[in-house]
Amino acid sequence: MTSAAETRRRIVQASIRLFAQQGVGATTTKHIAAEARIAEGTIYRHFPSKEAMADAIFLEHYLPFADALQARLRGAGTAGARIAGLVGHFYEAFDRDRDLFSYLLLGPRGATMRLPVGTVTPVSVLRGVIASARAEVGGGFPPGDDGLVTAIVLGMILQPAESVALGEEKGPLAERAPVVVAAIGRVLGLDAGAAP
Amino acid sequence: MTSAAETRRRIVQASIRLFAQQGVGATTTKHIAAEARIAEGTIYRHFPSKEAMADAIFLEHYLPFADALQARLRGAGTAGARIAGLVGHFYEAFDRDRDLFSYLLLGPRGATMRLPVGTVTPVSVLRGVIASARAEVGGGFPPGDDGLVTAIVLGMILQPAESVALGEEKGPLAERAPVVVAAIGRVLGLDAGAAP
DNA sequence: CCAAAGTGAGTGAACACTCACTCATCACAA
DNA sequence: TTGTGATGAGTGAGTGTTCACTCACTTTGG
Repeated sequence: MTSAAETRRRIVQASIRLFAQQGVGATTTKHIAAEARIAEGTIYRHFPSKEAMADAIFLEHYLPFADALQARLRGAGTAGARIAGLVGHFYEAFDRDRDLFSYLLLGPRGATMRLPVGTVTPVSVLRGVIASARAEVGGGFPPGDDGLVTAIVLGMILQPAESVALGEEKGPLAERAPVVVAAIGRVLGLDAGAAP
Repeated sequence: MTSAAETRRRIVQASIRLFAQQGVGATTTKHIAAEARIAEGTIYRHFPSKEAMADAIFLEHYLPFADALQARLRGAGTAGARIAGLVGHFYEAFDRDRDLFSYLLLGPRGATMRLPVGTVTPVSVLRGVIASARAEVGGGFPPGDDGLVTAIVLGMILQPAESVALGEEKGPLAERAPVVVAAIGRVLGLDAGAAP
């Protein structure tokens, strides 16, 4: 009934919840063990250390998330469709598992962790979408480098998620996606030629 | 040469830097003492505990920041002017002291700390600006509640700061303010009647 | 039957915090 | 001026606690 893989899954799930809610540093191995209903020593049958576990859990979810995001955007022909697909992917992930989303995208690990250059991440996918939008629309695109515009749009997407995560707004977040997508469209000037 | 007030100032300054860069939990009293060049015990002549110190330092700077922000916006007649003043205030504060800005606005304390209802905070000021913009412009304002729009605009302001703080973008941030202000203007529809 | 998985008391290190002490500065009387 | 006692700031070794991690041992599944 309880296989090794199942035990590992329990540890990962408990860790994600605790890491998301109180941070890796403030989460104790004793607390993880209690939450996962295993002995403290069992953690070390599956991970060499707490920090290594935090890194492994992050990478096991962050990279597949970026890949799935990239795959979803392949069929989108216009910049508007890509933005809508991207926001939808983010917010569906949030609604599916808030703790995982918080740990991957709202916590400090994504910003801090060193990844090989060229690695596909959610942020690098967004950067590509922004660049393609700049190529697609002409003068409607805001001035300045793509890095700044990427940061602005990223903030537009993540801050509402943070707001819901903190309980200031009510979920599900996917319901809010159209408003966010429309706002991003205005920033990028996607509807410049469509207005009367 | 070294008064009690000066010692306290040194402790506060060292703590802000360390709290901003590694978080309160990961910062040790030993490290603070070394950075401030005082003995570890001296910390407790000025603060009852590390957590109380983190709270006190936060409040001593967060509330005055919100008050100064509010004062600055009093002279601004239009929603556009208020947005420009707000972003300018944020970004000048960032350029003046990155660590303090990170601790106050990018760290988890502002989101977590319980303040009396009705307290003026940077976020509550922004919410007021958003509400006044909704009243000023008509149908150009994005649909949905003010809470969501506030979160979107807050993200537009803070994420570029985070990006510079992480070294992904180069400072000073104030130079980027016009692009951010223009983008917020587009989201809120402030220039709806001004376009040709 | 045995290797892998699980256990939990045990361990050294690191932590926030304490306390007995020193020292500099003050007021003020001799 | 000089002696004296009071006061508050600063010190750093010491304290109890908690932490991540280990290990001798037991249990389990193929």
